[in-house]
Amino acid sequence: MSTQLPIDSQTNEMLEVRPGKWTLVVISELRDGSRRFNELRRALGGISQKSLTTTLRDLERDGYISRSAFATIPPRVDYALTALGEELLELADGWRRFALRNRAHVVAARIRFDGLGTSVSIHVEEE
Amino acid sequence: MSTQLPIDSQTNEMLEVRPGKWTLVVISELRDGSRRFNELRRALGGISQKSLTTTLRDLERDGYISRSAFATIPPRVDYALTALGEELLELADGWRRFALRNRAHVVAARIRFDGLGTSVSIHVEEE
DNA sequence: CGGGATCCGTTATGATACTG
DNA sequence: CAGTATCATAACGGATCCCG
Repeated sequence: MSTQLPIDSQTNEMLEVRPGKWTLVVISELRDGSRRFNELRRALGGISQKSLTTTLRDLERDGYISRSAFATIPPRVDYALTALGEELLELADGWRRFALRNRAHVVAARIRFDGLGTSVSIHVEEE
Repeated sequence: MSTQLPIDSQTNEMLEVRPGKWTLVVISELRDGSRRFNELRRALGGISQKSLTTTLRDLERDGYISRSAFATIPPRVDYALTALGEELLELADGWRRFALRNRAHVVAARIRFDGLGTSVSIHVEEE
C-alpha cells in the first residue's frame, strides 16, 4: 500500500469527519471534565438548545461523549468525554492551533482575493 | 497549563475550520501535485462541477491552493497546494488516520446506541 | 432542568443547460 | 476544457411551545 489513502467519501460519511457547526466547540468545552446541559449552553454562547441537544446526541451516538442522567429533582445530566472523545479533542486542538497560527495569513489572502474581483479578467499565464 | 483556548465560533468562521463536504477530499486529492479541473472531477467521483468550482474557489480565496490558468486551446487550469495548503493536508491526514483507526469503534458505538430503545428513562418511542 | 416536537428561514449541494 | 447561470431540493440551525 503506497500511502495512497486520500480521504474518501466513505470515511467522510462513516465517521462524521465533517462535523456540524458546534461539534468541535462542544468537544473543546468538555476538555476540563464533565459539564451539565445548561452549563454547556451558557458557555457556548449562541447555541440554541435544539442544536446543543442534537450535537450532544450525535456525539454520544458515535461514542465520543458519555451521558449520565440522574433522576433527581431537578433532573441533572452530565456529559463527559470518553477515551475516544479525548482523541477527538486532540484533533480539535491541532485544528485550533493551526487556525490561530494562520489566522492573519488567511484573512490577508481572503482580502487580497476579494480585491481582485473588480478589475476585469483573472490573471493569465502563458506556457 | 490552563489551556483556556477552546475553539470559538470566531476561529470557526474565520478559517473555515468547518470545511464543506468536499474540502478535505479535494485537498487530499492534490497531495501528489497539481491537477486539472476535470481530473479532479473524475477522481472525486460524485462531485458536481458546481460544487467543485465553489470548493476550489473557496480554497483559493483562503490561500490553500493556487490556480494557474493557461490561455491555450483548449483552455487549461491547474490547481495545486500552497505551503499553507500542505499544512492543511497534514491536518486532513491526521483526521483520516483517526478515522481509519476508529472506524470500527464508532460504527459499533452507533449500532449499540441505535439498538437501545429501552434504556434508563428514555423510553417514549411507542405510542 | 433537560430535551422532544414543530415550524420555518438560510445555506449547502446537486442536476441541467449553456458559454468563452 | 473549464467554467457560469438557473432551478430544485435537502440538510442545517434557530425560535417557540410543551412535557416529565
